[in-house]
Amino acid sequence: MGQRHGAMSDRREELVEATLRVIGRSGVDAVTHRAVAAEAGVPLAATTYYFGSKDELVCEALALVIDRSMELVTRFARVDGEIDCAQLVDRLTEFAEAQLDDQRAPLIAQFELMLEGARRSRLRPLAERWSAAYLEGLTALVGASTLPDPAPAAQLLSTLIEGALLDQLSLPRHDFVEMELRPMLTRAVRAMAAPTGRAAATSSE
Amino acid sequence: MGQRHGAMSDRREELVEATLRVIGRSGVDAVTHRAVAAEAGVPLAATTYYFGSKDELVCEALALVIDRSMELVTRFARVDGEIDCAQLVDRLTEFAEAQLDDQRAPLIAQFELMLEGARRSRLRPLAERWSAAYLEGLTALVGASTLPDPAPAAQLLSTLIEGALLDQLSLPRHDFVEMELRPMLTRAVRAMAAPTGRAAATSSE
DNA sequence: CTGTGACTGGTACATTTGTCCCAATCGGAC
DNA sequence: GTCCGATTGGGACAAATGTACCAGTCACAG
Repeated sequence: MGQRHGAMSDRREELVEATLRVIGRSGVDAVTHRAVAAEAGVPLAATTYYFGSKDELVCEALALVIDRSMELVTRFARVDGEIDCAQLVDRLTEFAEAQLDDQRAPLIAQFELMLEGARRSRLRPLAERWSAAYLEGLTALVGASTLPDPAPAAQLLSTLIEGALLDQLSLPRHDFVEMELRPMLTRAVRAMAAPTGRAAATSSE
Repeated sequence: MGQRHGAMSDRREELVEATLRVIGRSGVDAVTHRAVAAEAGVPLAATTYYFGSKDELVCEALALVIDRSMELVTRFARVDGEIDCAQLVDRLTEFAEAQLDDQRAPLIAQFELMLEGARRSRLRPLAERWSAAYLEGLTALVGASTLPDPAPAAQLLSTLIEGALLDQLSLPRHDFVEMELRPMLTRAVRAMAAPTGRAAATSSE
């Protein structure tokens, strides 16, 4: 027997991958049954055979993207012992770099997902899960460093990396990592490492 | 005579505004001649009369958005004399808050523009102009403060605000401004106000 | 007045889209 | 071998879409 298209199928996977490629190249609105089928090299009907609707296909593709992203976060959040600030900067830089290298498709898909999450309730849980995992991973990483107050520091660094990735995606620069990303992370980490005196503490906390 | 749809026309403007509303509510791919015409309350043909193509309409709407955004930046970058760190934080918070309040449409449109700029050469110059103005405005604002090294600080703060706005757009929280944004900006500014590695700073200039 | 040109509004049409249908094929159970 | 369900591949169809067309209106110049 076959496998009632429940989980694994070469064609199913291939279609999801093709969808991701289309999203990366031309955006979510360029995702059509025909475009995906052509990209995957399968007949048109395969898209409706394996997926009940276009929505299902897009959702599954985005789910795959965030799965991979979460896996990446987990991988970079794993450290041996304690690390110093320089090592933290290295780690963060590598982490951001890895997201850029992969090809831009997954990253573009992530941001498109965030924007879609702003309105489509169907994708909202996905966006939430990803955001939480992202922050959690970074918190763990920062927690392994010598920085005080890992939680707010992780949130700041997470937001910073997010913004930087979006910038680089939008207006790519060849020397972005070494000339912008690393200095910015260095600055942020080093500044936060300095004991700024608890007298003028923020109102929160 | 009329005005050869060159610059001003009630209907033209109304169509652009309607396009913005559609983008904010349902995304750029939801922009169709019919949707825009219905939103504006004008017959379908008006869209093709005033705009050569759908692309032209979308581009003009995005251009309007970034024009307003640049105006906002300029407004917030204008300060009287020198300001201290607390005032800088206030100013930055207000700036970010203003972008969120406006309705979400312009902000969504901005981010969609950035993603589109990642591939469509037609919109690239627009994205570049906006990015440059954004950074320039923040640099001026930071320059009016007591922070050392205004340029890199402005870049960091710009990236941080961008990421924070995207976060809040994607996963809105009711107490975002006071519970997340302000503490994060406070932290970033205070940390950067500290001397990079030397002894206690004379934070006046 | 008459005309002329911008503007309006309704509609038509070809293309693209999502989705559905059906005949052919393949691989294993009997 | 036969049979049966999963899969394939090609086409068909209605709806939505971008765009073009055209008859009518209105303001103003002559």
